Amino acid sequence: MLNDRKRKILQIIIEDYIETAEPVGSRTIARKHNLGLSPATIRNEMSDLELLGYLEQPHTSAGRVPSAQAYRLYVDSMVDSMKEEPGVLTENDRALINSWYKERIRNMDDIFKSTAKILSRMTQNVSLVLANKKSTARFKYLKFLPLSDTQAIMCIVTDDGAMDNGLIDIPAGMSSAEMDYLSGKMSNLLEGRRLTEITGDLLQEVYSAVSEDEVMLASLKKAISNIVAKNSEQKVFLGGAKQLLNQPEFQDVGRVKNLLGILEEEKVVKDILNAGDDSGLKVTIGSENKFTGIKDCSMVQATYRLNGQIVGTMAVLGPTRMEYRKVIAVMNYLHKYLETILKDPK
Amino acid sequence: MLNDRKRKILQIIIEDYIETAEPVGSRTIARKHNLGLSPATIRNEMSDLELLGYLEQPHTSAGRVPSAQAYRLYVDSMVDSMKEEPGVLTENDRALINSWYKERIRNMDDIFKSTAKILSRMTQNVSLVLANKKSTARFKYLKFLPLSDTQAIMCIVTDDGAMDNGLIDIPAGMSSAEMDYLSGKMSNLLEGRRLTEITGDLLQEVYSAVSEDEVMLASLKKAISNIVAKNSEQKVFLGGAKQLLNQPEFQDVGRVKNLLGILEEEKVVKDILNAGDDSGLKVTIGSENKFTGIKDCSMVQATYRLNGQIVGTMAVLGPTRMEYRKVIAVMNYLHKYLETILKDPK
DNA sequence: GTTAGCACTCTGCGTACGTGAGTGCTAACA
DNA sequence: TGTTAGCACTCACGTACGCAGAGTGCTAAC
Repeated sequence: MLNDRKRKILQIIIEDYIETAEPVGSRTIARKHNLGLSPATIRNEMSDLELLGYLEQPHTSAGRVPSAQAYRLYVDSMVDSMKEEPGVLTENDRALINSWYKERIRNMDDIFKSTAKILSRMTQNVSLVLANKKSTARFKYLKFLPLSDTQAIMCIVTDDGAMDNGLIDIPAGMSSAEMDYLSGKMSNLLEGRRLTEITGDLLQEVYSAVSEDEVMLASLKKAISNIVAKNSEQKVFLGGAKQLLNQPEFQDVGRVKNLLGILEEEKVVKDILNAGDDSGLKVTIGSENKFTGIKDCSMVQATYRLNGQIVGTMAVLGPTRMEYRKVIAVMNYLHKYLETILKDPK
Repeated sequence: MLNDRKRKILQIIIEDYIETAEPVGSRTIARKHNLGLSPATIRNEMSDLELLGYLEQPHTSAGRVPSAQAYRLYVDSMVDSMKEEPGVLTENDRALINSWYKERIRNMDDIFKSTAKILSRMTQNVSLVLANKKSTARFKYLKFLPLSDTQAIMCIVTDDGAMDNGLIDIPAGMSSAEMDYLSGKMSNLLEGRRLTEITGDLLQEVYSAVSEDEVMLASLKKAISNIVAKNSEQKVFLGGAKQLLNQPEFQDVGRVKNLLGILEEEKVVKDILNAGDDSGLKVTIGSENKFTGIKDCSMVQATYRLNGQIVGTMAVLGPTRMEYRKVIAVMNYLHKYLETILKDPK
């Protein structure tokens, strides 16, 4: 549809605009790039490109600015070309990322925190990281650890090697042996179930088979539903709201306020991140976005998985004038890095 | 030092300025408040107040603005008068707070999250909440829960009824009975110790008394130090960065960036919050602040305790032109509320 | 198809100027 | 002696104007 020259000129405009945030004029192009074309010729081409919907003019006698359609074309062809020759991260950048990750990862949360931080630092934009909790884990066994005469800790171990616990009330004076008997029986009956299946009803059934104490049953129910709720919850990590303010499009306080408002609503952020399908990398440009507050932004998003399971999503959110190349490169790199770490979290 | 009339005028200026964010002129005062004084008289008084250091003029022929010294006087006398007649929260406000807290508190973190949210919403400023982890808990016993042939979960129960766990490596084929024996022995030897005391050396000693497996010892050491680290860590919750942008003094993007930068550095925030002594409510005005980035801000801060122990700190950070009365009232209320909740978290 | 030339448009910036709010000072008044 | 009216003065702010610079579209020539 576009001949090579138009393509080339469009690319120059996009990249120049991404760099300077100023409308690009024909003179500038002629001067900066040695195309062997005069400004007038370039002007004609630009006029065509505008007609075709790839460029926009803020006002007569200003340079031109890429439209969402232009970014779309740009990103698509870039993603294509990246399939052969993926990242373009400098050695320096990689080293930086590696060292940031090394900093402190004591637990999962730290990994996600670091990811959010790195993502925003490297791209100069806001980063969002969503961590899915594994709700697919299966019950392995449970155990009671005595605490006092009337209280104990219930531990649930799942087949993925994780455990969780909650406080429960026990009948006064229950012996340690009794507890072990109880937990053993219950474990047998519940083994292999998904955590989410262990609702009040099932638990009641299982429990009734071994005991009749109502108080303990009630507190067991509560503790388990707490654990299930906690484990099926998604967690959001944000990074680099500050970076936004470095972008010229966010010099307007109103716009910042708008975006910050969205980012502070955890629920909205989750919705946004969950909306991405699971097909690897996804770039959403401007009004392609379904969420009202970010229709003037672009988002690059990727899901990461572990053994085929989606474990979470990470995204970079910024002005449509975004350094797509860099963002995508960083994302690709982090993506691989993360999947490696997640496979073997030490 | 100040006669009643000066006091009165100063108070009017402060409150007017807090409300409007505009320098206050003598005419305005005469018009708005029925003092029975002409603008000229008020002018003379204001001139005196400026000489005394309570007022400042952005430029000749502008109204006057309260100095930090003025806020200090204002806040001090307000805090004094509040001792007799504490809160001035409307019924509405209280209901709002209560309902927000009811929303969802499944665990401690939710409580702090809610607190941060409420604090910022009610005061239109940034809120900071610091949660101390109890590092004073004492070891009660530990237990191993088998997981696979070579791994187990180590559970540590402390005397405050909490528990924590970590993954450890065990010698292949270790029986459940052996594990119980081991954990029982170790529990006996460690009982009553503070968690922080259980360093590598002590652990080595205790462990050597019961077994010789080096692999297990190493992974035990690691797991325990992880737990100690996690439990002695302070956690920060922020709220309402967005609110800042509503304040006229933060229409300047540079200033916002500055403050956001500080808030994003978790370590700095912790330092700031930890710097407050533990004497209940504390108001720091402008340059009284020791941290460079917030010298043009004010902070109202309160520590909350449980059984005499400091459990955390909450604070509201905003421009020196802050609604101190409201902020302090909200803080007082939350303070009580929190201590009640913490005493009986259900 | 490409280019030089030219008239035109729009923004941004500096200057000038009037207005309004506020001050300080002085002199008169109670 | 404290209070007030009056007045000249100052400063920020908004509006208007002119000018330079960047960019465009169009036309005519190469």
